[in-house]
Amino acid sequence: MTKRQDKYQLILEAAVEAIAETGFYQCQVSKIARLAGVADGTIYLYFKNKEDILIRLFQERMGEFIVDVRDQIAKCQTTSSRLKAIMAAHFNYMEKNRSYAIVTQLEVRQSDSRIRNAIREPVLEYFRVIEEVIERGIESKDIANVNVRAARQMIFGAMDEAVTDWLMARKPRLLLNQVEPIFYLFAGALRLQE
Amino acid sequence: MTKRQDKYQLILEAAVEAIAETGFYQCQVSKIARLAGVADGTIYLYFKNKEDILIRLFQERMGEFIVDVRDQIAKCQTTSSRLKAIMAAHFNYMEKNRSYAIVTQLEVRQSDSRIRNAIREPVLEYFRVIEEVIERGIESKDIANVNVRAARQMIFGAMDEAVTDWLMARKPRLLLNQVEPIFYLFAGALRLQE
Amino acid sequence: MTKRQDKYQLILEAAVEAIAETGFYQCQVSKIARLAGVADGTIYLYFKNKEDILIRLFQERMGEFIVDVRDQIAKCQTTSSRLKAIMAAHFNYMEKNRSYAIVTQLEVRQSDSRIRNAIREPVLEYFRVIEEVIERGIESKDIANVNVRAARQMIFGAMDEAVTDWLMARKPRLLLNQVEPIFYLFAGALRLQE
Amino acid sequence: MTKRQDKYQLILEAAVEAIAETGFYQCQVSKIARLAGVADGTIYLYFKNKEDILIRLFQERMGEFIVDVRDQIAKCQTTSSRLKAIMAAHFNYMEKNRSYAIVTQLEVRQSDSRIRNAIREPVLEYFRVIEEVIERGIESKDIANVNVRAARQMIFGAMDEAVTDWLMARKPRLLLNQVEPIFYLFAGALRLQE
DNA sequence: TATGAATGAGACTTCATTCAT
DNA sequence: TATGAATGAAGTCTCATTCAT
Repeated sequence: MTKRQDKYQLILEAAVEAIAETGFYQCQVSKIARLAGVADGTIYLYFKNKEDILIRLFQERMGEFIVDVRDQIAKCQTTSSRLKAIMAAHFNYMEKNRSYAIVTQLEVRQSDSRIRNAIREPVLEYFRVIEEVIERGIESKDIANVNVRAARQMIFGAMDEAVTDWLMARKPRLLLNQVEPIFYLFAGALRLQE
Repeated sequence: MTKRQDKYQLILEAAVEAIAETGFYQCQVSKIARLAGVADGTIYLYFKNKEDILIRLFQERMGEFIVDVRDQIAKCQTTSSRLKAIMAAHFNYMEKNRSYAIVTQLEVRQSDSRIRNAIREPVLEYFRVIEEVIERGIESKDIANVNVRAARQMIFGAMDEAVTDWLMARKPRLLLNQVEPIFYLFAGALRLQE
Repeated sequence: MTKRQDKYQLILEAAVEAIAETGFYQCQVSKIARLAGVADGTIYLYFKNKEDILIRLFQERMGEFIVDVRDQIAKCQTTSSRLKAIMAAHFNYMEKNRSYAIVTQLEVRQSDSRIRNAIREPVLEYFRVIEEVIERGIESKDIANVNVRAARQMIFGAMDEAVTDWLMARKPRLLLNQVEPIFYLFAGALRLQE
Repeated sequence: MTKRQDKYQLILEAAVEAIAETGFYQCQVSKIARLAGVADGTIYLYFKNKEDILIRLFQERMGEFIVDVRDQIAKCQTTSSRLKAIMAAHFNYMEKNRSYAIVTQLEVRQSDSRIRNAIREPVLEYFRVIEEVIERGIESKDIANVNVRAARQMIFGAMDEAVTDWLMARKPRLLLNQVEPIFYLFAGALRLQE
């Protein structure tokens, strides 16, 4: 049972690396198998097919990330700290899981509708987390009465773009360093009251 | 000569539609050919290979878009109007070229490094356009002394995310309606002085 | 010892069902195992390989069928009753073992030569049983001096075809009802003297 | 157009040989391609998939055989000559198309239901041809009032069995030599009046 | 230039068989 | 004996690309 879990995770980890390196469609199942140290056929004992690997990978990782974000937010008392918590969690997770970050930035937006739909749910939940923080901030008058969707688009979009920039950067750079300058922008955008 | 140009554009237009519909890797060259009303082999008289179609498509469209943005900006006197000009041009172009918008959202983030690198240059140029507006605004004290990269990430990220949201929306919705609420956020973020 | 026999038969019975349902090549060893309620590996404690299952299945069932036919024939005094005994035994066996009937109709004619050759012997023995009855009938002048091989082909062919028809029939139908009309034909064909 | 037909037939002929040699499931598509002297992929320009080859092969050949039988029968004035015409056509066709004969004996009885159903229609039509001759014979009192289905089963079954025997025979033998002895049996079975 | 039939490398996936437990 | 997870060879089919016309 635990052994089964182990091998499942092993394959998932190999998949992140392999897909990050070559992209989902470019990456052969046999490459994932090799990286995981299992036979090609073994993959199919744990996953329905190649697509299923990407979907389950995303759902699993995104799920655990959302749990983490929610945890961090729960510890905060102010809208300002909640926003920073989201940013820190987001950048932290990506920085610690660079390959996963690549997969996220690159492959989530693949157009194959089966994949996109399966992936959509956890992303929408993340959006809801962000929007909840905004709405709560508006209610408590910590922030101005901004358009919630636009604000969420800005917050997620900015973080997402920061991650992409960081991944594409030739010189290694610390993603977490971006928290402060971006937060400064968010604070102004939302007319945040300290 | 013009005829050659015509067919080249014909194929490019077919490619946008085909790729938007199924994604680059899912989309067969023969599908593009069918949509363009030419034989499969004809494609190879105008393009080196399948990858080349995507790259040239992106460079061409992004190039003409940047010319347009620069034009719009040149007509503006204030930082505020310049920002609005970017937003209007961005949303306008996407709204008028929905299929291209899809391709953009999906394929800019190619993990295939050959494609990504070829695509990068025009994107970086667009980034420079945005950053120039920000820098000019800082110099003229229209906006606060913000971190330019962070500001550009926010601006591009927010617009990009707005486009993605719009594409994913089940109910049709007007993208241009997003200009005002998002501009309100940008204004605050940059501490814009009217 | 008996337990070994039990499991051996268990697997054979599962194999008939599984093969009848999907055909030999279509049918996975694991399906037979599941139907038999044993592990995949267990099959290989009793059979050399997948082919071996089919061969042994056929030899076993055909063997017990031939013993039965010979028994029935031994009880008969006339050529006419002997022919009817063959027909009754044949139709009876098939009717009582529908799945085996399917396997027989399908797999006797395997083009895989290893399987075909292994299966051939018991079939040839059945042919000999039929031919003996014919020869004995000719000797005793019960029937005309027909070409023995042709007569056997007709007898076996007609019964075989009746079984196939019965298997393919959409409406369930009683195979044994065919004994009389077919026997009437055989009687004429062989110029049978009561 | 004619060239297309040519390659289609070429592949079909290669398929008969290949399938006859190894059986449908044993036979790789690449073997058919090699025998036809085309690339593997070419097969799929003419056939939907491997199954489709078998189905189309059978329908095509069986169709042309039935046309031939009907032609032969049309030339006959008596039931007796019609029966002989069927036998001659059947044995002749098989003798001239030994590989196809093998495929027929093997694959008509496929348990794969998609194949079986696709193949069924032309076989049923052949049955109808035989039954029509019997019915006409009964009407004209050329033959006794036999059970039509049983008679058809006997006729087809006997011929079918003769073909199988001939295919399995170690020593080459002339199939057409069987016409007379088998016809003698049919004549008796049906109480045929000259 | 234009065509589109043909190519064939290579991908995903299946499944008979093995072997450590 | 029995298990069933793991193996990996092998098969079907796809599709970017070519080339004779």
